[in-house]
Amino acid sequence: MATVSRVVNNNPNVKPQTRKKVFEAIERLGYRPNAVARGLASKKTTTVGVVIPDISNSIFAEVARGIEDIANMYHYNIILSNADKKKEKEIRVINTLLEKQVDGLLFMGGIVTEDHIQAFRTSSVPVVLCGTKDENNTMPSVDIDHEKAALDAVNVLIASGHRDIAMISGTLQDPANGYARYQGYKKALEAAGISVRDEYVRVGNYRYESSVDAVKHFLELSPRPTAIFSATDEMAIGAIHTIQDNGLRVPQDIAVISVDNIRMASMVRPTLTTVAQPMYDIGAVSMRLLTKLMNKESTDNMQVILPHEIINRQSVAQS
Amino acid sequence: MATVSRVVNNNPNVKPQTRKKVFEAIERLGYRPNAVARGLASKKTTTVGVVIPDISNSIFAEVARGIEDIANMYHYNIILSNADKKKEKEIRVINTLLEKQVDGLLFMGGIVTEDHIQAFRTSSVPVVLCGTKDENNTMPSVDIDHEKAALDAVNVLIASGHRDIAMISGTLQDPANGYARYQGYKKALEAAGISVRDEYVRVGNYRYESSVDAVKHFLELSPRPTAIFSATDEMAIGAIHTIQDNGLRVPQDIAVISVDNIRMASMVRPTLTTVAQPMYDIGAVSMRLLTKLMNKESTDNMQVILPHEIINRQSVAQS
DNA sequence: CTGTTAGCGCATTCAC
DNA sequence: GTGAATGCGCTAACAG
Repeated sequence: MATVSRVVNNNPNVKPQTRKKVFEAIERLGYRPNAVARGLASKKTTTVGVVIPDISNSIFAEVARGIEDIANMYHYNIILSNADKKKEKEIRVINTLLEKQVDGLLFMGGIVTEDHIQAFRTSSVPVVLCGTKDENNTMPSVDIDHEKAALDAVNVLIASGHRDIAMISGTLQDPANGYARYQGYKKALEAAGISVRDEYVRVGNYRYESSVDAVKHFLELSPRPTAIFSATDEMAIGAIHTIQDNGLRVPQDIAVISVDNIRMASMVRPTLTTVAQPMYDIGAVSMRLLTKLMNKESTDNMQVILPHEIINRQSVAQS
Repeated sequence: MATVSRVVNNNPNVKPQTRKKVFEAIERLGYRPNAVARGLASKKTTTVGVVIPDISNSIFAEVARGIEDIANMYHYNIILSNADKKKEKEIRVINTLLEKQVDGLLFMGGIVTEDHIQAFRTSSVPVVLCGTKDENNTMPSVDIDHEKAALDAVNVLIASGHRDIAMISGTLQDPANGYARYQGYKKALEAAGISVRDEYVRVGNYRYESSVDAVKHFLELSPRPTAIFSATDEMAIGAIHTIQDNGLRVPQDIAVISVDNIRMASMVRPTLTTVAQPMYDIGAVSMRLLTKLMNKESTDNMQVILPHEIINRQSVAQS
């Protein structure tokens, strides 16, 4: 019994002969170890919980793939739960995952409140925030610098001569995608001595459809913006099409830039100039960080900021 | 101890007073039931395993969302594992999931071989195939009729006057997306008295990039096809752009139709005419079927075929 | 190196 | 209705 356990767990204290005999018996009897019993006895489930806003959103799906690949590499499985950025559902999901005795938790979502942190604390397993972070930076997290990414994007526009630059923002309640990217936009303009005009900013919901109204609004303005910075690629693509559907050209009449670099960005015409967010890496690195935490390995850097990168394509004219 | 168990499990044989007292104690002590111990004792984990080719592929991600929503509704959690359509990895993943004592298994993948079925049989938990099926239809499954979907798509082309119809196929080794859709193409042509020409068929790998070469090949043919049927939307979008990049127009010079209806289909210009495959429903229905199987409820129909639907957009001229 | 023992935290008998 | 006892299948000391 114990010897079998040793063999199955690769414990070196077994004579090669007996090891072989055990393997044969396992084969012959079709024995399959019961991971639940093992989990109960060892207090390790080799399973991590992943709270995700929406797996059908390609951005999160890409992150999830990074998570799963690294999890798999370290022999963890992941329990995936959609929470739609609803705080109540997020808390509920966290508790369920904790009941299932996951060895660690990966949280991607919008806002990380005190209540979230409270829920995390009721358990002793490590938690890593993935593509987001908490206000006071008290928790381990992996993300990009959204503000800087937005600032860089707008600077691309400024560098190619634009001064009438509009923005399609995400909700300003969201500290990462929403507020931080808006701040980046503002700071870029201010640094260039361009005043920020309220009518040049419209709030969307990150999705394609939501940029249609924003662009229609911009087209009626005078002076009409010569460039649009969109907080997400999806809204940027919606913007490009709306501009085209109104008889104007991208980038000749209006340039468009955004942040994300989803697959679709290289599939539209014109292809979309954007600031790439390393989605896969955000997932992979946060899972890797979680494995370290679960192993109680020391880690120097608990708040990882991954680099972003400007991808020059066709929706902004090269200067 | 036993009473607490009854309360937590909603067993009616508890006096309301004691129930209340137990709940208070739970609250006060911050007691959290251990689902692993419960799983060991009850032989139920309220967890189902999901084998998926690639969660970062939007088609599968959409199916996964359907699965998770219904799973959540029935208080199941899902363990998600990518297997990249690699048979060896699929089998390995199935076994890991079974070790974790999942109550059921959802399998989406390419080919379901005897070895897969063998792996399923080593456990007694129910399995549902999701977006695929086995050759002999011996296993519960939920899918669309890929051949009919392809046939309907090609008939749209024929109905609008096309006779020189090329196809960008997926790999013919894949019985569902690949072979079945190719069969549909052939049958549609044959039914219309159009002969199938080998040089009108090119095999891609389902992805955007792979259709570029195919289209270039078609453009050099004489007679040049006036329409292209693509096995997937992604390849169709690649086709549209390649056609446009070569100075031709869609649909005026070459019409394009495909099967899937991914989000992107309505985001390209021209928007893509395609046969919609109900991704979300495939996931939802297969999860629902699995819950029935796990509860040993009787189910009339073990091989569900969901309807597909032609979505007329702009990449085929309306006749 | 290998076998024996005692839990892990629950659900599930079975008595009361 | 409620409490006490047993075991789910395994790991982790502990002897030998």
